[in-house]
Amino acid sequence: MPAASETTTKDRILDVAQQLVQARGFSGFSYADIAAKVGIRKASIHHHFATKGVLGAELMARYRTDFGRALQSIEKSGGGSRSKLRKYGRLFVDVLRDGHRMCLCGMLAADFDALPKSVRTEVSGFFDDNETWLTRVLETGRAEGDLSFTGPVEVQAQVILAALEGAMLVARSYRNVKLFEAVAQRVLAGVGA
Amino acid sequence: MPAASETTTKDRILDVAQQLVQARGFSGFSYADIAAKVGIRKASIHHHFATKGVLGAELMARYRTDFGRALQSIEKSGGGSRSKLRKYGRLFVDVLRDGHRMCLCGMLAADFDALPKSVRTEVSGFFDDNETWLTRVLETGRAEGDLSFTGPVEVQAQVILAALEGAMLVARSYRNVKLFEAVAQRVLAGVGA
DNA sequence: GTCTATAAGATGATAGAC
DNA sequence: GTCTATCATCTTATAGAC
Repeated sequence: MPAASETTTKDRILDVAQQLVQARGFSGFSYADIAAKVGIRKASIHHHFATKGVLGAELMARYRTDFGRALQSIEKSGGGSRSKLRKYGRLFVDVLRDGHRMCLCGMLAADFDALPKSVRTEVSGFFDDNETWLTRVLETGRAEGDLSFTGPVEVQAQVILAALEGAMLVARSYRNVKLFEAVAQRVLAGVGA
Repeated sequence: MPAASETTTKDRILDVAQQLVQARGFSGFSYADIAAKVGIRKASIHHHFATKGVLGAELMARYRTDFGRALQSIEKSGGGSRSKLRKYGRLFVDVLRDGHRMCLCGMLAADFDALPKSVRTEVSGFFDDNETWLTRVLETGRAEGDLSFTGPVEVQAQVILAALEGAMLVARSYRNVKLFEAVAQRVLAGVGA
């Protein structure tokens, strides 16, 4: 098990592939693109990821793991439910700020019909993870009086997730991070955060 | 000028191309795909649309026109601001219901970095159209006491647009129209509709 | 306006040497 | 683990006959 700071070729491939997917979609990049940016040959990428489907699935799996860790970190950071939701929102802005990229999962959700089945599973799984986490935070927040909203918690969670993904989509086409921030702030204000 | 019911080859190409983009993204389909579905040869498509960029731009231009007409129709249909917003939401559900397609513009917004400039312009233009229309409805609705919400009207308009686009994205990956409907209803309820 | 034929390059993927 | 070489296929696009 390599140290966290160590960067293997496999990781560098995933890093480059992820940026390409987030910018151009699953059908919008090729092994040649990755090879050029990493500084290796196409065949070497196939050594690490036999097919594009495998690459996509491992990409999403890593993203889910990383995102899960980020959510855990928010959990442990203390602070109330409002603070947690605001930190959750920051997870999305950070991606948008760094090169106007789309959320990896949001991008692959758009490409859903063009994805291998193994990648599709990871995409729905990511959304599940987010809805589960948001539902828990919203539930706790309401119980403790920190948050207030009407209707089922699950729907509120879906509203927040959908609004953030959609705001990334729209803001990206304007290259306007402020638009995202305004939408995120307004949506979170809607539950009292 | 052909009658509305008449279907030219050019229109049939656009129809098929639109469905393909909405399902697989701009990089996820080819002239060969269109040719097979329309029942003509690739060269014939190039006769009508010299390049894929031209096809994309004309596709979005038609979509904007059609959508604009739909918004005008809502305008003329009478009813209050609440009713108008609900009809606006129905525009999106209908697309999702018909083959779990993504909004053409939302899909192209995801593909933004892979688009020719002429298509990009149309994408931002579509979002402009929507925000302008929503802003007007929200403003009128608030003035007449039909709707109520806090903060700038433009931000509310962006929230609604973002939430609907994002809800399509998420719902599509679950093949779950009800998820979209729940989110749409909740978001519109947030402004009193 | 549609066709056949063809081009030039990209694409995902494999075989086998080092 | 990375490379060269190669493959079959697909991609966008053009030329020119009908």
